[in-house]
Amino acid sequence: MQFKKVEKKWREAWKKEGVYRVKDAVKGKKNFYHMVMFPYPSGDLHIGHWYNFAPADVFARFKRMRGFNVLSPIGFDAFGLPAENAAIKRGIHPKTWTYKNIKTMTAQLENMGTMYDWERSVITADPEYYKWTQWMFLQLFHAGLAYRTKAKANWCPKDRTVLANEQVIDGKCDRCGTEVVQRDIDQWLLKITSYADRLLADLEGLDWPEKTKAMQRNWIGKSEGSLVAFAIEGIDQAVSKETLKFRPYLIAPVLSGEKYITHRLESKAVKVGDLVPLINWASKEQFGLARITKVVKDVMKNVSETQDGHEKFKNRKEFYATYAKYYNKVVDDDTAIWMYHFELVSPSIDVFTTRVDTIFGCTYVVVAPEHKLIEALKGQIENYKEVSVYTAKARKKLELDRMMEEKTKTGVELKGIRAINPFTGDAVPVYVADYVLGGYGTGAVMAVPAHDERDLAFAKQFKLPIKVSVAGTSTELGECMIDDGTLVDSGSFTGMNSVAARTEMTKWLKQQDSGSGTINYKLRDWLISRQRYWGSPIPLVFCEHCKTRIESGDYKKGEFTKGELANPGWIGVKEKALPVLLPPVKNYLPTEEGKSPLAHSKSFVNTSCPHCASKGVRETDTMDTFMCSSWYYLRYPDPKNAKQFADPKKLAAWLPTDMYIGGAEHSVMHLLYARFFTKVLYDLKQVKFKEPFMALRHQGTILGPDGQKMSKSKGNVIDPDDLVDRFGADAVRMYLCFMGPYDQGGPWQPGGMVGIARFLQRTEQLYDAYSKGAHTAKRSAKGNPLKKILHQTIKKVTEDIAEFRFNTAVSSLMILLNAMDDQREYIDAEVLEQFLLLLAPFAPYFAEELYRGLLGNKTSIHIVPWPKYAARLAVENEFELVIQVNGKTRDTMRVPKGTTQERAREIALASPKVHAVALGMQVKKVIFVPDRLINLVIGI
RNA sequence: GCCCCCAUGGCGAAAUUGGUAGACGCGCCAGUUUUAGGAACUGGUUCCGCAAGGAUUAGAGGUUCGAGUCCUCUUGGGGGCACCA
Repeated sequence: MQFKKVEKKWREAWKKEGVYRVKDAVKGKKNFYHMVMFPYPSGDLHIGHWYNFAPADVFARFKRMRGFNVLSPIGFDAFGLPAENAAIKRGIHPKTWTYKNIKTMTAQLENMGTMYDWERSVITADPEYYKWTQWMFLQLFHAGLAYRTKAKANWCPKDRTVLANEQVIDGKCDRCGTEVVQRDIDQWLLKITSYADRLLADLEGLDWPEKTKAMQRNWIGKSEGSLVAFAIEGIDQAVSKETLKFRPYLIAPVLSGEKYITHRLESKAVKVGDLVPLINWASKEQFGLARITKVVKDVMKNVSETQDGHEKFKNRKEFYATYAKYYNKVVDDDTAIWMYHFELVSPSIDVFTTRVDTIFGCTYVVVAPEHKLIEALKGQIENYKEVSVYTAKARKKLELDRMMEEKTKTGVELKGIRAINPFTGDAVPVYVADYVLGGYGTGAVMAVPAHDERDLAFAKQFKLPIKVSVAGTSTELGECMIDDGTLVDSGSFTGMNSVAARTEMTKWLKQQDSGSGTINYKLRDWLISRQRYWGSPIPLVFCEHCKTRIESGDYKKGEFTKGELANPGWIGVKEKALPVLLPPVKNYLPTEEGKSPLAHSKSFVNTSCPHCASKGVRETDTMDTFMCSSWYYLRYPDPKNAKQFADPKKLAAWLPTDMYIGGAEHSVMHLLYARFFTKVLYDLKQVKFKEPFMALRHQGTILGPDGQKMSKSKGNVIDPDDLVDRFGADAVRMYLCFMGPYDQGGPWQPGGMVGIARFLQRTEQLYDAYSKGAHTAKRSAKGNPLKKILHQTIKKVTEDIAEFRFNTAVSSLMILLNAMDDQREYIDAEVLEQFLLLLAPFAPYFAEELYRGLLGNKTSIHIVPWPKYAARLAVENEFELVIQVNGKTRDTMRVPKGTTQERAREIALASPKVHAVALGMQVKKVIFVPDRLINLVIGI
């Protein structure tokens, strides 16, 4: 067969006939939304793309033939670093490079024989698309889910530029080899952490690989424990203890990650004893600070909380009165919403622990180098200089270095500061050490060297005492006993087991007002700022005038959105003004201050405030490309809509997606972000479903023939175009299906393709011969023996494709072909047509050529319904009875189905092979599995 | 270090889910055919053995009438997380 010609012929015919055009509704058909993860336009389609798309297309075609109205779209994840690098290297616009690649890959995807509806394609770099990415960002921003904070970025001091993680190789800049440093830059983050619980809980109902779910769970990293406040010794206990019955503190709001609060605190130079405003009820939620809850309850008995974290007041007057009493300022409705007050009495070190049962063994406390307490207690720390040298060094450290030094623990004691264990009343030393992570829990831990390996390593190095508080298998000093056990030497809790002790001790803490039960997550907020050119601009404008008004409280209710109030001065671009277009620039490198290349464009930066029209400057960072891919599945149903991201009716017709196929490398980030987006949109009533991808399947990774990951430098890359030239697109599709289990991947077998090529060739010869009238169907007395195997094959292929077992589906097609070849005289029109139908999803061009070209059908095979198998015909009426003696197979015999145990026994005993081993023995027991086997248990 | 997964001929793999291990394909061997072939076709192909037969699913043990499949340990490979308190 002339592949090239045949493929071209049908591709054009399909296009002309609109065979793959998808309507939003077809009478009598259910919609099925089948998606593959869209590719990054890197240049050429590689074999990995084929492995993703070809079997996925087989599944989509199968579903379509099964009577579903299938939407199987494709697009391009077109923003990203490679385009920018190419642009910098060759001096062309990233857009030129990207769109050229898209053109090439589109042609390749079409050649593949896929049934994508190209009229629904999306490209994330199109302004018509990123307009809605920006719109999505604004939804999050206005809902108060975005905030700005200093976050670390990789900085190359020589190139004076921000580097993406993938541009940092072994801690060095990939361009010049200079050591990369961490630099704090103001960046935007999204509060994905406030969705941690729902992201975790909703995994339950999804038809996803267990492994992927486990990875998401692990990433979210929920752990239950207790929050314990260690009061700091030697800090003046302020008078106000009676005034307000709580011990509030500075640390909580500062830690909350609320830029606004940080700002307030800094500008007001808060001292111990000061009143400190806490901006947002969510901070309490986020950190589970039981005592803040209590405070707020005490001070504002009139405040009730709504489910989503917004507040309402039952009785405003009372609230204002309470407020005025403590803050000496009259407030109105708008300000009141925001202002809760805390009196700073005595700061404490709050630690998070999952093992509060070991607290009697706590011999010191450690805080992370980033911990705000160090700065706050500057005056009290005797060796502050030494400490600041250490923290500065630790903060500069790259993640990589932290890993390398794994075993050796470093740290410095905070001299002059001691923390009081609320259970024992003992004061223990406080250290700063980088083995405690600033971003997890409270950034401080109670160290129990007897029951925690890391604490033990540190204690040994710094010669700190080790105190056993839980008895278990190994309780020797110097050995670590991390298991649960019975508490010893633990005051009134002695004798309890760990599990009970944790509950009781947490209860006690709550009574004492120095702790509570709490839940922590490893998940961190999502940093979306990129100091890069080729991405969607963040649609915000900074306005000094609005900032002043918000901070002074001089604005009307409803004038600013929740997000604008939380980020004073940052104003969202109005929907009408979207998209904020990427400006043309000459230099694609970030600026010396670490701003994105967009900052080079004065006409872009300088603008007017969307709110008050006074002078404003635009945010110049662009968005993480994960933002673009977090919602693209919502766009395919309505890709050209200029008024909405999609018509709600069209969304309802297709979403959520029924099947999503892509690489396991996206198990965490992309899938988690997309789920987060969906949940936010659900809360904002933009969509009616809570999960975007109901079913998920991964394809495996194809390695080079040498078993190594394919890469140009290793020279082990398999070019699909070469294979297509030699064997045709159908053979490549089919071989990829046949290779092995879809989710497994593995090394490429050169030469493996030949088998499929032969199969197709033999099929063609057979059909060719038939069309020339070489065979006439005849019937034997028993009927047509091919019918049975045909119907068995229909059953098998149907079940296999549904379960993504493409390899066994192909093998059963081969078996059928072999049977047809062996019994040519029984081939009839039914066998010929149905075999082709089964083949059609795998080899769309080939099947069409035989169906239309050779068998003379007028319409496409791809609109013919999938064959149904007749159970009656697929059933065998005989089976091979396995005759075992003592569990060992000795003989087999073909017998009719339904053979009774008695009859089977007779047959077995009549077998000479059974006689040979059973001579002189007695049958003690008979195991009989109907229609399968008989096992004689014999002995003397 | 922790968590998860995997291990079957020379190779990719299959196995009705506890019931004939090795389907299907590659490769290899023999033969047929061809001007030639790195083409096509036919037959064979887990290992040992001329055979009868025996052994065999990384290794060792266990449960069972019966284990590739379930349990325990060991070894080897892959993936994820990485000081998560």
